[in-house]
Amino acid sequence: MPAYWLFKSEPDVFSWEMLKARGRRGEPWDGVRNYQARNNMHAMKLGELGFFYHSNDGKEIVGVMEVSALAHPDPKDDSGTWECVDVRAVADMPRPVPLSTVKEYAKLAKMALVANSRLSVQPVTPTEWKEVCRMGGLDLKKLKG
DNA sequence: GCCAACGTTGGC
DNA sequence: GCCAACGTTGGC
Repeated sequence: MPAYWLFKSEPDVFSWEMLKARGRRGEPWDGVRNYQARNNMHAMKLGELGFFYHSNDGKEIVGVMEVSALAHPDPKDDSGTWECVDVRAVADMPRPVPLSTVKEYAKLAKMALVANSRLSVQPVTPTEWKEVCRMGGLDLKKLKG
């Protein structure tokens, strides 16, 4: 069963628009220096989907991306401790889903985005995935096709 | 800009 | 191995 994920980034540093500009080449999700986040990336499989969340500025889920390369050593890390996956943009959220909306919605109260807000790469349950896509007006069938 | 939450570090 | 001190994240 495929897993779902959520990646956070400050748009000032690396935005959804910047990822989209990379097209199918994608981009390494490097710079993560947290063990839990690293372990999450290590568990990702090719083609698994994740939300792109803009932290600080925007504070909303703006798009869906996919894992385009399995975890590999972080090119910006010399210690050999950290790794990253590559990701590429798949689809815009037709209506970006703000954190405030996620918080108001009981079904999503347990999302790591709310419950563990500092974790930068998070797992998302299938139920959460479906609900956020629905709220964002994203057609899941279109996504698969 | 403030501060709560959390992770890491280092002295003991 | 405990825990105080410190640094960082990220919402507000």
